[in-house]
Amino acid sequence: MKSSLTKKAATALSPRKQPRQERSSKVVDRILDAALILTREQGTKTPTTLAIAQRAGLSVGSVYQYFPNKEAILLDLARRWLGAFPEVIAKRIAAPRPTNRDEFQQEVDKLFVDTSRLYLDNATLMPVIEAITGNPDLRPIQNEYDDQIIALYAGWLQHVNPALDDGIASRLGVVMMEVGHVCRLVGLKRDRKAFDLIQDDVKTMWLALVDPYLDLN
Amino acid sequence: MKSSLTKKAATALSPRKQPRQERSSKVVDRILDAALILTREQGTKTPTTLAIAQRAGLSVGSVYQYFPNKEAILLDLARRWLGAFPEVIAKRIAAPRPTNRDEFQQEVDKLFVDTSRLYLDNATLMPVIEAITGNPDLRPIQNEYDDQIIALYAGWLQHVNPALDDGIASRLGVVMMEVGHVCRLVGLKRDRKAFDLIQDDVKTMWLALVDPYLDLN
DNA sequence: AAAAAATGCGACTAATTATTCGCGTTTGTC
DNA sequence: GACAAACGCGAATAATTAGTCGCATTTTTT
Repeated sequence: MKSSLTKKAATALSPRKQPRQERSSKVVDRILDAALILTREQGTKTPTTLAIAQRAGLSVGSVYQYFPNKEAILLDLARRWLGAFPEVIAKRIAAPRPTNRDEFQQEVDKLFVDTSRLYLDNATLMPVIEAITGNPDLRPIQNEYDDQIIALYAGWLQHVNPALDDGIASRLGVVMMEVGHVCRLVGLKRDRKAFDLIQDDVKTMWLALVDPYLDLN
Repeated sequence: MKSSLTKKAATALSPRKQPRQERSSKVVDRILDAALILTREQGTKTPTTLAIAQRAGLSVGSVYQYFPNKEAILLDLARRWLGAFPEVIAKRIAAPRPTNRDEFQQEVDKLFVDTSRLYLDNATLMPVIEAITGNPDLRPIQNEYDDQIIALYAGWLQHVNPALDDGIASRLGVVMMEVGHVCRLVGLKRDRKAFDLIQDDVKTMWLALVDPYLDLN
C-alpha cells in the first residue's frame, strides 16, 4: 500500500521529458531556482506555475515541457533534502558501537552535530519543506520520508543499545525527529547565534530523552 | 504594526451579523460542527464553503449570513483553543513561587499536566489547528497567539526564577512551546497509551531543558 | 543547406471555488 | 392576521490558476 502510493506518485511526478539539449538543462535549473526563490519569498504559499515561469523568464508552456505538474517542481527541490537526511543517519549507524557512557554521549553528539549541519547546509531549502508540509497533495510523500527517518533514528538507537525494545526505539525515534526538526526550523529563522543556542537545547533534550534507555550494564 | 494586523483581521473576520432568532443560532452551530467534522475528515485540507454548507444541511448563502468568509469559520473554531491556552499558563503563574528544588519540579509537573490536559480535552480541535498552521491566510493570526503563549511560558520561567534573563526566558519559552506542541500533536494521533508515553518524554525533556537555568542558590 | 528533432511560446480551455444578490419563506410583533 | 424583520436559498458572478495545444523558432542531423 505504501509502495503503490510511491509508484503512483513517481508516475505522476516524474519529469515529462528529459532535456536533450544543453539549453533545456539550463531551463530546468532556471525553473527550479525560480520556484525556490518564490517559495522563500512567499512563505508557506506555494507559487503558481505562471509566477514560476515569469520569474524564470519563461512561458508556462516551457515549464510543462519538463515537469508534469506544479507539485513535481517543488518535490524536485524537496528531494535534495529528503534524500540527504537518511544518508546522514545511516552513516552514524555504520560507526562502531559505543561501549561505555562516555562513548555513548559522544555518539549522540555526533548524530546531533551531523543532523544539525544538514539543516544549516540546506537552510535555503527549508521554506520548500515547510510549504510541502502544508500542502495536502505533497504531504503524503513527505510522510513516507518521515517514516523512513523515524525508522533510521530507531535503528540508530538499537545500534547503540541492541537490547532496546522495538516499540520504545520507534517512539523515541519519532520524538527525536519531531523535536529536532521543529527546533532546527525555529532556529534557522533566527540568527546564527540563536540557532546555536537552540541547538544546545536540542542536545540537552535528546540526551535526557534517550539516557534512561541507555542501560549499559 | 501587530495591532493593525489584529484589527484588520478582526474587521474582516468578525461575524457579519448576530443571530437574532433561535433557529439561526442553531444554524451557526451546525456550520461550525460541519466545518469541524470536514476538517477532521480531510486532514489538513480546509473544506470548501459549499462542502460546509451541504454538510450542515444548508445553502452557501446561509453560511455567509453569519460568517464574512471561509476563514472566519475555521478561526471561530480555533479561537476556542487559542483562547484557552494562555489561561492555563496564566493560572500557573499565579501560583506561589517554589522555594526549593522539589517544589520547582512539582511546578514544572503542574504546568506540564495542565497543558497536557488541555490537548486531551481539545483533541477534536487539533485538525483545525493544523489546518490553520498550513493556511497562508490564517497563519499570521495563529502566530500572534503563539507569540502570546511564548511570552507566557517565558513569564512562567521568570516567575519560577525571577533572576532569569529575558532573552534566555524567551528562548526557552519558544522551545517549550514548540516541543510541547509537536509532541502532543503526534501523541494525539496515536492511542491513549502512546500519548501518555510521549507525554512522559516531554516532561523529561522540559525538565532537562529548564534545569540548568533553575539556579536556586 | 535542407530536413528533422527539440525547444519555446502564450492564448485558450477547463475546473475549482469564494462570494453576492434578489427573491421566496418563516418568525416575531402589534 | 397583517406587517416587518430576519432568515434561508441557490443560481449567477468573478477570480484564480493548472494544464493544453498548435504554431514559431532554434538546434541538430544528414
